[in-house]
Amino acid sequence: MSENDTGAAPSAAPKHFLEQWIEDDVAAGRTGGKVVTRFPPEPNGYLHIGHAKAICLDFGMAEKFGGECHLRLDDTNPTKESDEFAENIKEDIRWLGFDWGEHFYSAADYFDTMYEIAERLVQTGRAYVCFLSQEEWKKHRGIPTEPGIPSPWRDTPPEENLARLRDMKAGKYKDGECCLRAKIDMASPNIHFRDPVLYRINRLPHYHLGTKWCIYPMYDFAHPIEDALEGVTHSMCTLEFEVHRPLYDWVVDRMDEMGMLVERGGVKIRPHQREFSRLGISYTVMSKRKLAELVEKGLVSGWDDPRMPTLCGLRRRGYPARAVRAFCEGVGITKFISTTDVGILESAVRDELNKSAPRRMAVLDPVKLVIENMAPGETHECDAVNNPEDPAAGTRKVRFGRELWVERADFMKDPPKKFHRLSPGREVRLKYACLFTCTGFSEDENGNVTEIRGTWDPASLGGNAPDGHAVRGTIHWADAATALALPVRLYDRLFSVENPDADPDRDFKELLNPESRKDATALCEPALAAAVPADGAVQFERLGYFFPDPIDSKPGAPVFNRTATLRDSWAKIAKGG
RNA sequence: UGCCUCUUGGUGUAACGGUAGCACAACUGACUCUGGAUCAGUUUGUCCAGGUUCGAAUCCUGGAGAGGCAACCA
Repeated sequence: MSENDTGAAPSAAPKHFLEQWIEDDVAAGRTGGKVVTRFPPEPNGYLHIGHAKAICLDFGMAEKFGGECHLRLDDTNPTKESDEFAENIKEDIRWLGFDWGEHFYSAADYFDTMYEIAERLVQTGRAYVCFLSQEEWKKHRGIPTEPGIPSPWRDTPPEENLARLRDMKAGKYKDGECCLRAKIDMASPNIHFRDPVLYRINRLPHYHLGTKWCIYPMYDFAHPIEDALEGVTHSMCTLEFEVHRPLYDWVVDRMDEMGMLVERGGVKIRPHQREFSRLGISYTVMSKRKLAELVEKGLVSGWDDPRMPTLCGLRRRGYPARAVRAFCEGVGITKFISTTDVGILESAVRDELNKSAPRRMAVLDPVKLVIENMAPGETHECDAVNNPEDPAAGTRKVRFGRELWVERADFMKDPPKKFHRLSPGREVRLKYACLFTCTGFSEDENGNVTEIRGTWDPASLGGNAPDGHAVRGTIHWADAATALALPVRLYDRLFSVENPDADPDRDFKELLNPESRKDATALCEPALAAAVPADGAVQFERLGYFFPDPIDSKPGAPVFNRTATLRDSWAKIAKGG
């Protein structure tokens, strides 16, 4: 799926600092002829749009430099990992349009090697088994401003450590009774150098390896080993791992000493880590914990609720994968902490859907319109354009008769001058059908309009004014005799404030937008019965983009999710006065 | 009162010592059988103070502000 098919010179696009970094390494011959990146999710949750940014970066850089990107499940902690998460992760990445080819790996693939490295570190006096409790260790470790105190187990002879490590592996100790620590520097200003844990005991079964192991490597130990073993050249992650980098390099150094770095093209491949800023988007939250809380408390319908920033949620909402990718390209890669306006995402979605979505007519808040100079039972057909942005999409026939449904908001009893829609004495165009002049209306005792009356100009069938005079307003409609009532879900932003994380003392759940989902029934032109998820979102003319819900739709009976509204400049005029 | 990182319009970013540009948003106008789309145009910015330089968003010094690090999570 090439993005550079426009003929534009690739060198013209500005390079972000990571692309520059890779380019320099390639030029210096450090990659052995192949750039290798990796996307390493832990299968303990669903991917969200923040992950999409990383996926686009990891796969995108590999593609740009003609290399490969490995999908590697970082399953080093059996506590919350499962195949369900693993499968969803794969599906989401494929949906985005990326392909890892043969390069699917799992941290668990390397457990034997990792253990072997651990034993060698013990044998060379670079690691020891520590029996300090977590509370005791917390005191020993110290705080960033003060050096730590060495563990009493720090100088245990290697042979004893080796025996204890083997006992750990053999299950002779209880969970948490001891751990394997690297012996580095208890006085380092970098906490991660103060004898970090390499292995801990955990008897929960691993989702793939079952009870084969009762000890599991920590991320800081496992990640550089995985990268090195796979010949990864460029390991990109988010900013919070920046302080872990010296430890990453320490592990790679040890592997180098052990002669374990892979060679490619006569070059020893040393993986390097660099960090970039994670994606933040306004009016939503991105933390796995908070998203999980929304799901668990039933505040959304699930991980794939169309209001969720998860990839499965966006997909169910009707966001095209291309739009998500275009958005990720657009936000760029930097080290600044930032929050991207959700409007930019929505803009990417509209931009994509405007080009691709077929147009249909549906009325969300209906009021009856009667064409008084048309006989009951009289019907006409008109040609409707399927997509003005794509002539190849052709036209379709739409039927109409004496009674139609039109949008309540398209009528005003006493309108301001700039209102170009229905009101007594005014003429509008009924899209694709004819010109219509409003002559009167009825209302109930509360002043709610119940019926709009008027006359049509039969000579304008097809929408053209016979004398060529200009008609300012065009409104959409549905034929009352044939309209289909279909359920729609009107989605809006999940939170009512820009930054739900802003105040740590305020429960973010109180900031949910109570209007983020409104259910309604749309009166639709009959063609809409055939809408299916595989065809993507359709545009309800003048209203927005709507996508058949993949779960709740039945054949011939779609349930529509509103993906995005159309820009509405009348709303701005009306609001501004 | 430790270490590391960052600071460019409202928001996200570009400019690698040489005209501060782009996208989104906003605002004008044109066009339009979607008050959509499209097209043209406008408004808004280098955190502060010094220094180096013919010339600084960029280099140096100091300050201010923001974020990260003290899980046997990743």
